[in-house]
Amino acid sequence: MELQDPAAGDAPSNEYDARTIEAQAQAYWNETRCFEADDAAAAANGDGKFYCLSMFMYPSGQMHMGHVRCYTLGDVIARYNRLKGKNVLQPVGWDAFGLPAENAAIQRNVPPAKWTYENIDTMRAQFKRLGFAIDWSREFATCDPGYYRWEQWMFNRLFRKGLVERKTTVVNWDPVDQTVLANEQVENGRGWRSGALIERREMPQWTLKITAYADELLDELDRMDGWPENVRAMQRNWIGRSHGVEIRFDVRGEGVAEGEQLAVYTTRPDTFMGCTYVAVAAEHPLAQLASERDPELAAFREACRQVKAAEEELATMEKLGRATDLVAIHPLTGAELPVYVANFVLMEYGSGAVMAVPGHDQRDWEFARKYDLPIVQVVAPKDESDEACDIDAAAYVSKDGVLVNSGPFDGLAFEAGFDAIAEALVAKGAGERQTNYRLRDWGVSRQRYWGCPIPMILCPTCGPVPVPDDQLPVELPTDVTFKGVSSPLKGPDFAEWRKVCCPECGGEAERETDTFDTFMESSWYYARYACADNDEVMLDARARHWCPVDQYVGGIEHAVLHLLYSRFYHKLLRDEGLVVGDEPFKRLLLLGMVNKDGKKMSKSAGNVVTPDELVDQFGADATRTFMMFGAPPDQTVEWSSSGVEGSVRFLKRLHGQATELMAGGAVPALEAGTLDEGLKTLRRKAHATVAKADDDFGRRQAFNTVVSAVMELSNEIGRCADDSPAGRAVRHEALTLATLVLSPIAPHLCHALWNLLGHAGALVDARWPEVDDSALARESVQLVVQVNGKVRSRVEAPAGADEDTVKAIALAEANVQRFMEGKTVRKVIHVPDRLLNIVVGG
RNA sequence: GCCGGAGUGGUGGAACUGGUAGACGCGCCGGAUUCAAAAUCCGGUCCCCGCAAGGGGGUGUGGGUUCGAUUCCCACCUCCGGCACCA
Repeated sequence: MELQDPAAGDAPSNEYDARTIEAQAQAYWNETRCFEADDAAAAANGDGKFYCLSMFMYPSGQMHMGHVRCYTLGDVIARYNRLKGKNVLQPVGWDAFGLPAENAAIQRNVPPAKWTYENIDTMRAQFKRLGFAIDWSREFATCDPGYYRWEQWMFNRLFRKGLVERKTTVVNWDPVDQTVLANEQVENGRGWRSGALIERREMPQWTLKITAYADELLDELDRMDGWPENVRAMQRNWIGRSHGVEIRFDVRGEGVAEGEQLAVYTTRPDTFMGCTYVAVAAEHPLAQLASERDPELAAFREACRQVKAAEEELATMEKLGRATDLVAIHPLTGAELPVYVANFVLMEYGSGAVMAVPGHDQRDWEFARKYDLPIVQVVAPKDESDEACDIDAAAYVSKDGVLVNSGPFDGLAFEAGFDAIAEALVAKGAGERQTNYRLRDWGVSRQRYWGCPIPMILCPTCGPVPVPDDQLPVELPTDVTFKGVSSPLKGPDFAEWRKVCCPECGGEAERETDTFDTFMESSWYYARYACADNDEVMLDARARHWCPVDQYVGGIEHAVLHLLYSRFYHKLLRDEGLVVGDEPFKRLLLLGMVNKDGKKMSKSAGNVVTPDELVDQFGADATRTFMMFGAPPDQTVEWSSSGVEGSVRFLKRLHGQATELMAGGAVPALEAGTLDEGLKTLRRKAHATVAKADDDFGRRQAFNTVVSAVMELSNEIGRCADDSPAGRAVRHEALTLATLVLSPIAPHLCHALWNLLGHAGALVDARWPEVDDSALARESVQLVVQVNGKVRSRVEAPAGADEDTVKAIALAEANVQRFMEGKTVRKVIHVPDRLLNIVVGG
């Protein structure tokens, strides 16, 4: 199916011609700049503002259907809110730093900056064809120095506040992309971009103390009712707060200093009396100490260190350990417990050591079996009938039992046991209650070129020193040539660039050559749109007026990455007084994928449909309409070309109905009081459609049912053949309402229909229609009559009729009588205007 | 293993607060129009019995609550997504 090309054929001028209609509407929007948001109004009336944002795009060079879906959803919400009289801001920009630009540079010898800006131009052109209501005056790319300078400025403030640290830690190293990745960027042990198996390496890197905000980030989630539950659950999971006890053991053995202690973290202090050994990580200082006199242990530690395996493999790897000649003293019993070095203990979590209770932890149990360590049962099922507990077969991990073999703690249940043992440890000075998190500080150093330079100077005498604010931005040199995968900034061409004087001591120092993780840019871009033109400050009062984003739209893949970092960064900005409010995104809509032939659209699957070809073939409105109609926003939508053709047919029919009506000349005024039943029905449908669509757009965000509601209305209009003045007036009203309701979804056609129907001004300046309640009212309604819950008849009754009236009508029905024959009425349930259920028995 | 979500015609989905299951679209079948086709328009389309009126069954499975359950509760199955050596 092809739209007719007006240049190629002699299409009648009153046919629906998407190409012309869309070009005209877009020209109008561009010329009037009607989507440029009003800062002054946002400042004057905070309640009237509506900030609608779709996650910005990476300029890969090609827009894909995911972008179309995301931006169409955002645009529908933005346009609906404009109709509702809100002062709407909907900007776009480009998430422009990142690896693909470097890969292009390496493979094709194009400088990353040039590649990026050219891609932005290509994509902007594709993007504009879809007719989004965007304020283009605020557009920026994150690789603009005018943008990233503020990121550098903020970083330095955070450094001075102590929220930035340079730490040498075990990091995720991507051997293909030659860079460190954050935990959030490792998927199944592989780099999220390269797919390469991640190695563990020790490296100095810059980190942001997101853990300092862990509690706030977690607790706030409970109050964020504009966010989908699954995303909140994922973030809770990711932060992973647990409550437990830190227990300190005295340690004895050769070379152990007097008073030296070994700390472990446990969430099961209730089982502490069953602890039969302790295990430390290979990197733990005690492991180091013991290995100095034990070559085999030293070899074991070395083997652990050499493991470059992915975390996924670590989880399934054989649990190995080695005994040391050290002992730990159980603080409550005084027992001497052996200290093991074990490959499964993580130095990064807790204190890098664990107490082992093989009776009640499966991993400890397996380890104890393997190395022939004692297994003691300290928890027993509450009563015999409970689930079997055979400590010789497996650990008993249930928290439902009671303590046994635990001296003074015998008989206590989980919580009481937890508290009693925690208190006993505190009283002895051998422990404290502690909260732990799975969340780690955010490592932001990347060893790549195409990113925001980290504004730091490494001085051999003063250590790391921030580049003074008046020397910002540290501009990323763009005239570069790549020699291999490594950043040119680290190569000989930039030896001079790297050499600087230390701002503190004046001595010779080196610039940091790492760049920021690109999630740094995307963590605050939403706020910058409010004042993108300000080159004096990072954020001005306008950011306080426009933020938070009222509606954020994007992909589920960012559920923990971008959406957690932004929440964190927003709190950092808040604490600097740059924004107000605790959260950046009030309401969040995460969309499902776009599939074709049951598979995700991708180059490798060979099923890619490009937005350009769709707009050429079907028009922007039909593309947008099908995108909204195919499935609810959060579900996967199956792209179907016959489905889009259905949308074309629908738009064509609506256009035809309006054209035909207006061809009949001037439409008389509507006299609502004097309509016959048929016209009343059409009017009722029209106003019911407005009411339903209002709820669907605003509260439910069910845009698929908005489309079907307007389709139903159009079908109803088609059924009305009344060409009398009253008939034409009612159809005119119905078409006007259909146009308004559909306009957020198919804005070009509706722009044209608005004027075609004779309305003055432009549709973008129109307001959402008022529902005429009298149009919804009806004299009689159809009710369902059930006998014993089964539908036996449908009857007509006056609207609002009481039970007796409806009952009288229902009992007159032959089929109702048939099923009541010889039985007594036990009960009658009457749902006014809907249903009557007669319950009979006997 | 833990957490979150979903199972409805040939198909995408609708049924929002427990009240006519299958709206709307796609596909398919039949008809009109056409020399013919495309496009368009009209009618039909959950399954079974019946000429019909009507009846019976039906929302992953099994139970429960209720006058009434796709909707609420319990158990289970399947699928999707996330997390997972986290002590």
